[in-house]
Amino acid sequence: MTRRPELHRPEPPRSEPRPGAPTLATVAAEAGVSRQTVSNALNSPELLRPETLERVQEAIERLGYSPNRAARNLRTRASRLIGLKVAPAVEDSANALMDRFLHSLVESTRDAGYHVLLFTGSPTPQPGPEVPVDAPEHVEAPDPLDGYDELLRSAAVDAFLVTDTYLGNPQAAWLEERGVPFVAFGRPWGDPRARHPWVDVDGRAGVMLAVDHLVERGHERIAWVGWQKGSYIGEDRRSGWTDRMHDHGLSTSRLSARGDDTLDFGRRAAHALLDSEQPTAFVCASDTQAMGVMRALDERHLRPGRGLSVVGFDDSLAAQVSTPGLTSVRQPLEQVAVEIVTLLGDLLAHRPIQELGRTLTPTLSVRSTT
Amino acid sequence: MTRRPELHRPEPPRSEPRPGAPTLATVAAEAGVSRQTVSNALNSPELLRPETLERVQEAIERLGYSPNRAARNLRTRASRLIGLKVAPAVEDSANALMDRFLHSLVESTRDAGYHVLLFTGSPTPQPGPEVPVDAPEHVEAPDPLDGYDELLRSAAVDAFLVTDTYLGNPQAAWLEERGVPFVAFGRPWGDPRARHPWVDVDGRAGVMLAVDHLVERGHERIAWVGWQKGSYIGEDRRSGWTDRMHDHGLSTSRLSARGDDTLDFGRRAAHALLDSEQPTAFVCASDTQAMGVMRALDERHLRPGRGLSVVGFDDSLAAQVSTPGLTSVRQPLEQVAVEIVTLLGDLLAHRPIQELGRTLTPTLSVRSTT
DNA sequence: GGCGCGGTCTGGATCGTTCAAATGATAACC
DNA sequence: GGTTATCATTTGAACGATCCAGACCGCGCC
Repeated sequence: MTRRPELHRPEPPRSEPRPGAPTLATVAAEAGVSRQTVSNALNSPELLRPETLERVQEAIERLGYSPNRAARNLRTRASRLIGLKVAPAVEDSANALMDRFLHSLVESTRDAGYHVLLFTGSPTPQPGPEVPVDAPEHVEAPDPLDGYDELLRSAAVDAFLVTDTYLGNPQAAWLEERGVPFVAFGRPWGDPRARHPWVDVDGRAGVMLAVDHLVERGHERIAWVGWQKGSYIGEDRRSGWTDRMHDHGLSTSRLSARGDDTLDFGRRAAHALLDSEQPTAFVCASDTQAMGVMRALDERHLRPGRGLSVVGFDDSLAAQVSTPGLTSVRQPLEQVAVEIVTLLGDLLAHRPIQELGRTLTPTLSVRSTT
Repeated sequence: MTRRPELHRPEPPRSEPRPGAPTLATVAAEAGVSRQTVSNALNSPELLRPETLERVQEAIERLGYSPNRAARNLRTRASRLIGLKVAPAVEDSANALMDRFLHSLVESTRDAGYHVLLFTGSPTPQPGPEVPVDAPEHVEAPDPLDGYDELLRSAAVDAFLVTDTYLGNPQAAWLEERGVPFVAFGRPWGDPRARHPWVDVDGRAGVMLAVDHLVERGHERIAWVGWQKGSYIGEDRRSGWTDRMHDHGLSTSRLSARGDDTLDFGRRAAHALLDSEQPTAFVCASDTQAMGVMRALDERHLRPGRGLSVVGFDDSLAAQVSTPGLTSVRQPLEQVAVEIVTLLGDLLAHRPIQELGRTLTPTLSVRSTT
């Protein structure tokens, strides 16, 4: 706009290295200030005189400058990356939470100036020439902590998001022990001493919603199809069923089935329950099991709906598109992501965290099966 | 196990800066060599004398050293990160490819010494103090290229993986124009001049599999339920139907319906086709539409199976767990991921790429609906 | 006039790694 | 024996950002 054609480099004074992305020094020269001033313009603009700031910003825009991440990371000892371990995709299950959660998470992290780095366990051969170092320990059972250590020591990420905290998560304790910053999606179930931040969804309350919904529709013999004992999450969800049933003065006796989180178990459990106890409704610990119940009903030529109801858990895509549509407990994953990123921000800025854990309440997506 | 208690650092020789992760220099001192030698031990071990190498490796292990990523990135001008833009999760559709693909991708990249960085479009406020710079251009329509530029200029990623190449993908052309290294999942449909590497799945062949399968079971009136004209992918898949039908000497006349990729369109299309043309089988461009067809059948109290068949596309979890199980065309996503990473590797190593595009053949997951 | 002061801005050092070139040691050759 | 080649290792200088200490400026006050 306003001309300042003083230095238009009619010829390169020193042979510039190809197109070479602009650096702080380039911008500084262009704006006629020092490197540090450009740096301040980006990181602490309130330190600059307005007119200087404008001049620098113009130069930045003109050159299309973005600060080099590696250099910044090196100097500040922060990568602005959050590590997330992706678990193997499970087939033949409805459990596709990841999609929905991931997008929310990436959005939330972006707003906080972070990015998500995905990694996975199993042998991580050092990048570099393939020297098959005969490392016997790599042959052992898959270590749930695998991958975390390396990323942390190399300062590749600032913090982790730990999602698979079921089963008394060993890695939470391990990470905490090492002072690794991380937030867990899932309560530190078995560990009252845990001092790390976490976000979780109140599965118990979700199941209670389901029970209330069914009672409203006149059901009294409401069965539970859930996971084996030993799963904290499973027991938590189940407690929503038992407690709420009792609240309503209903019996839970002989109405509970526990087994694997598979379609087939749901199917067999439904058959068994129908044979012996004639329940009129099923509440399940997962959509996968619920789909199994649906299959059993189908095999008996029974139609889920008002008279015979099924409720799942997770509001998976399968629940949404199957026929009939499956009523299901929906986790507020978008909100979970926001909370997690908030906690991560506090953690990394060393801000004090008031409440270590936050529990969010799910909702019920009502469809044709109830 | 074997004891090596020689240096138990009884007191810090020089005031060490807190725990302070070990650096090259630390390891060098420990092993009694120079920094560069340690670096070589990691990156070009063949340069070292075996005994020196072993000594250095021991020191590395003893100190638990991992090279600092930021420093390495800065020096080598490479981040060993692949950028992947995540699209908004779509609800009420069966399209949950991402889960399965993502895991394979992360595994493949790990084996190649890379990681996946997720990002998303929309306003990316500069990380740093919240100065609400009134940037009017941020208010405009969502730019599909948004995010790429910034990550590239800041050298945050080495290359991109572009997945949403349907609809004549503008960003592929844009990235190519700027010389950005990237690989596309999806052919450069409308652009014969495209010179970037890509991997794709032969949807046409997949649909042909479906048609063959149905013809084998005695079907002759096989209908198509697909997407609107204008979608390259949609037309490609549809061509598998028309061509294969004709190969079998079957008519396609009036047996085709096109519309949105929604459950409801599939449902309405099925009703309309059943009213007028009495098809005995449906081949669909997606599982979402197929689930719609299933719903229509259910509404007419028709049962999919041998006599009346439905085939979907994507082999989503919904197809797997719904009742009855939906026969569906399955994309070899694991293989896609491997090919993509191979291409990315070649690209980044500036190795010549023989064939720019690779097309993989899907399979058919047969279930109860056929 | 000298001093202190807060607000701006600058120059040098630094983060931890790899690159390029130099060094020392050892063997090979005529 | 001296020159050359080869190997193993070291040394110094980058990469591009931020941190730190200090310089400069104009101003008000004693």
